[in-house]
Amino acid sequence: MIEQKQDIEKCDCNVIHQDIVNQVKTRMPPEEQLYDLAELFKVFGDSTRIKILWALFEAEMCVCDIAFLLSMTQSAISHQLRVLKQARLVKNRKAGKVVFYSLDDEHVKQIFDQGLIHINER
Amino acid sequence: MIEQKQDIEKCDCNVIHQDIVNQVKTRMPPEEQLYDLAELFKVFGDSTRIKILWALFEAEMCVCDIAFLLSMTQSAISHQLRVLKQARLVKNRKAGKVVFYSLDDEHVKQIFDQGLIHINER
DNA sequence: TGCACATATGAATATTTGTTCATATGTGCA
DNA sequence: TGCACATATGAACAAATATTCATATGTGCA
Repeated sequence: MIEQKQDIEKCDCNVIHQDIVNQVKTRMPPEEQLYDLAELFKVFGDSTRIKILWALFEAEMCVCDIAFLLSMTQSAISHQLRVLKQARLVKNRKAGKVVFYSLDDEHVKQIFDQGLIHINER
Repeated sequence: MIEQKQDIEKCDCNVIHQDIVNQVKTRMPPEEQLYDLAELFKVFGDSTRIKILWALFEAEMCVCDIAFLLSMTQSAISHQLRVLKQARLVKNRKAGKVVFYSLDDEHVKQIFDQGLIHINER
């Protein structure tokens, strides 16, 4: 068998437990999936967006309402709604001039609740 | 009753549905809690940290092992482990020169699984 | 048709943040 | 004691990102 000594560019230290590393490596999900997961949480990682989502737990709202509720600019809210929509977390419905936004995913609340459990521990 | 016209600095538009806004406002969790929630998700919002956490689902590992597994610098991993530790997501155990890191929260896996459900939909 | 209003969007700016590099700390061992 | 190795840390830099400002788009209504 050919020696498995890979030439690593980045890791500037010796591998201590090759067996564990190999075992873990086989169990890791594909790179792309972990990347997507990080991208999803990145969307949750902003308090403005968290507030918007939480508001939408309660009721469908238009951009203006959300801006007023959060004391923020209509433009800022609009930008963030775009991010949320791209992540398929909210959807919208047009009614004349007004655009109503609502949740597009039932898991969000569960994810938030799990997060709160962590925060409120201890 | 005194007119409830608040002078708003930020919201540069009219409130369309005052009643809904008021109702939602009463249901919103305290500002601080939503902020903390965003901070937690911010920690999850980086693929390096996601990978580290996922690796630790499988086994306790030392810094060097993780760096090798992810083909990254020991320093980069160490910095990220600090972030994870501050968020109380990992804990560590010293064994001589080596420092072993492991998960410090059982909810993380559930949060990740919920996230994957969202990603894999459609 | 033209005005008022709701929303979207692009550029610019300021802030945050991940990685690198250099180096410090701390432990085991010869 | 002194060297080798594992880890931590601080400063610097580059990249990502949230908000603002100006303006565009689109709809209803007088």
